[in-house]
Amino acid sequence: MSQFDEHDAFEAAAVPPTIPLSQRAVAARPAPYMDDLNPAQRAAVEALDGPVLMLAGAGTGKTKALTSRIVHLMRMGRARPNEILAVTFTNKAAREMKERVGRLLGEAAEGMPWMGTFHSLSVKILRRHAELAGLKSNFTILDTDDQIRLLKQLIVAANIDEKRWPARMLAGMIDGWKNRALTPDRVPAAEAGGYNNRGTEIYEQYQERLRTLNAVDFGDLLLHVVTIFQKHGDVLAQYQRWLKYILVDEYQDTNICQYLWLRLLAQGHRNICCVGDDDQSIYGWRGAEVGNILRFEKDFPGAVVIKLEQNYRSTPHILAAASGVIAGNAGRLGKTLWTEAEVGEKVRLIGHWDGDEEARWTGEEIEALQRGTRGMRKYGPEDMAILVRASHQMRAFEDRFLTIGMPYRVIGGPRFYERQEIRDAMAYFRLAVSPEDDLAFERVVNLPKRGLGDKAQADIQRMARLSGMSLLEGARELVASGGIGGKGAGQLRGFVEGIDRWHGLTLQTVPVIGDDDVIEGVAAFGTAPKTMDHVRLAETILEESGYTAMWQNDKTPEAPGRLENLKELVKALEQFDNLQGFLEHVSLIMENETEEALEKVSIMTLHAAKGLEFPVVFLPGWEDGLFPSQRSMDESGLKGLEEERRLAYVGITRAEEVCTVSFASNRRVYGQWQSQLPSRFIDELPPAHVEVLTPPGLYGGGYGAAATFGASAFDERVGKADVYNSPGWRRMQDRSATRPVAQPREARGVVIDATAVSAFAEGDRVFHQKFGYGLVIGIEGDKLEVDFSKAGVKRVVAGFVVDADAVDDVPF
DNA sequence: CCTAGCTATTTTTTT
DNA sequence: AATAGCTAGG
Repeated sequence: MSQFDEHDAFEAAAVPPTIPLSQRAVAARPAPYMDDLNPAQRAAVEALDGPVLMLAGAGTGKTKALTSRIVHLMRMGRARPNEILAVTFTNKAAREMKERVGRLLGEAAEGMPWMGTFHSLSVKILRRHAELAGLKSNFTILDTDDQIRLLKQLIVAANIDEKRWPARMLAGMIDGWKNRALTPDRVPAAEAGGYNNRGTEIYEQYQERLRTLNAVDFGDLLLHVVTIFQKHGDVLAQYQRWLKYILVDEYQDTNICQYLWLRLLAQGHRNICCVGDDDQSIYGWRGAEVGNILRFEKDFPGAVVIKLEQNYRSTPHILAAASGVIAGNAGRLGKTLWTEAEVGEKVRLIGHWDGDEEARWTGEEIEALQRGTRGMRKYGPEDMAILVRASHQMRAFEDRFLTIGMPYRVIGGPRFYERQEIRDAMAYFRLAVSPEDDLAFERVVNLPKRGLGDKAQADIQRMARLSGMSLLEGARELVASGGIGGKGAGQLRGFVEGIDRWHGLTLQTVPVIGDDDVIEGVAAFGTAPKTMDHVRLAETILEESGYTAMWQNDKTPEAPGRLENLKELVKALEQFDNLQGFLEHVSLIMENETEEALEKVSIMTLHAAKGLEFPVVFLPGWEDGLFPSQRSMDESGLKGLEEERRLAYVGITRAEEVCTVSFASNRRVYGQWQSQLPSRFIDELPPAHVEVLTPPGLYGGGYGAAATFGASAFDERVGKADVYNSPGWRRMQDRSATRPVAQPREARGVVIDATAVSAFAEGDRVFHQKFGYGLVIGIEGDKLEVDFSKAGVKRVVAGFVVDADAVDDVPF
């Protein structure tokens, strides 16, 4: 239908397409980028028109198919680079796509302005039509900190107990609403409870406040665009005309708002290709809707579904184990991964006494794999990764790796731009660029301490509100009118003058010029430079404000690191033309440059591991309550459990050659020791593809320690008769029986007898696995106070200690 | 206004 | 166990 008219119209208007429309059939001779595609990938690349769903299982080469498709679109003359919309979730994915398209084209993928993340593309659109959302096009993008501070103010102003109804929580709710494209007037009444039934009211006030601040939060970026598209058909039509082909990566992670965003744009040409894997949807907790991908064929009638099922990553055992686990989920689109790879190792399963023991064993196993003493090839540290469910699990591994000197890197964790000192510095920059940025003003008026406490700040607020000015103007007024006394007055005057001066300098900064010395020279004469490059300006701001000095005078151990980070921040500025450009960039790029992978074992969460692969993968902590996470199951029931199961699937499919699942019988949870049960996902691992390893230190009886599994806790949580009837447990026993003592090759350590709780008295000489020999100097319940000869006085659980005399009987 | 000490809290994470 | 955020006292 009209779809084809549009094409013809384009062909006529286009800058000469590489291949004229009339010769398309002839042109279908093999193109180099098609050569190494398998039939399914090729089908996905060639199905150019209409809606296409590319169901791409883990490791099936979806990025290759996606990038080849983009190149194919251009080579076939279907679209110019600027007529293709390619959306990803992360900047990293966008960058990779750009690179790979460029490589296939044999030139830089310049001129693909519509390749980016949902958020960066939305900013681009929103800047252009800001007035339709009641904003100016230079709106600022708030970070989470600002968002929460703003909400806190509103909650307090509404006379709501901020403790019972924390701002954080409301921020989460508002985020959730925005993910579902719900403006305040559309929030269902059923969800409007809480906050004394004023949740939506405050949401509305918040939106109002954002508008007056000329600011948006992350959720707004998308929601405003969707609202504009819905209300202004002409604007939408323009983009629909423009963007002939739409490609979406990780479609299973889209939320409702993103879905609407895409659907509105796709209604024009109806050429939308979504790539995803329903089995890898692991972001439901932040609004992603698996339903979007499950519903695709309904949403886009006539859709072609292409499954990519040949896996190029993992061995058959690993794939079979992953398939076995994911089969437990209902309502899947269903894929069967297959591979031509060698059979390889089975998935290895091992239980440990506790988390520390698990970390200890893992460390030794990594060393063994490095040496190649496991009957496999040798692996470097960079080939191996530990994937945990929750970040607190990382610590045990870090501790252990530090003591054995195993190099590691942690992926994820606090991001550079989220650090306090970086945000503070950014607030100063924001203030210099736009002095009316009240949130930035609030953040740093009293940082470093300027003697401007709650009272002074309240006065500034009142003054500003009185005459409808920004806080800076309010402060200026307050100083002028003498409304502020003593020491604070001079400080505030200085602060205001500083901002004025810096702002003046931003207006006349010059681009960085190659020869730094010229500027240095100017500064050295003691006369304030008339012009200044923005890097120098940033330094000046941090100096003059006293912010740098604040950290220099700080004696806490983290102060030097913070100064280091500030230096890095200033250095990062060099790559931008001005402060404005930098601020824009930072608000959208919240990611960390991850440390070099060289010669290091990677530690990260399962979420962070999506999209990555490693020859050797360790999956520790497979215990009910930890993984699957209790909280996830409590909050989202079966849906939550299924998402956890997909997480398990993601974890296993990260492994190329060796995958090791482990669990511990005891684990410290919030400082309390708890008995743990093997994860139900362990029961779901198909036995034929699993090999059970026996941990060193637990001889013969194997899992004797499991006698201490809390049967009652088990009853409560899972509702089964007792521990020994747990299928996972029974199977463990069976398997250990058929395969006794699998790997004591490098057995080390001590048989730990957990029943020996009361077996100690003050004055006993004991041995501890980690701390060595010591003398019992106190007993409190099941805990002992022990003076270790090497480690000093420690409190340890009695079960972790053996009579020193018994140690000699234990083989090392 | 500042800081020491207390209490409540504790997943996963991108933009 | 560790930490963040808050209250009370200086």
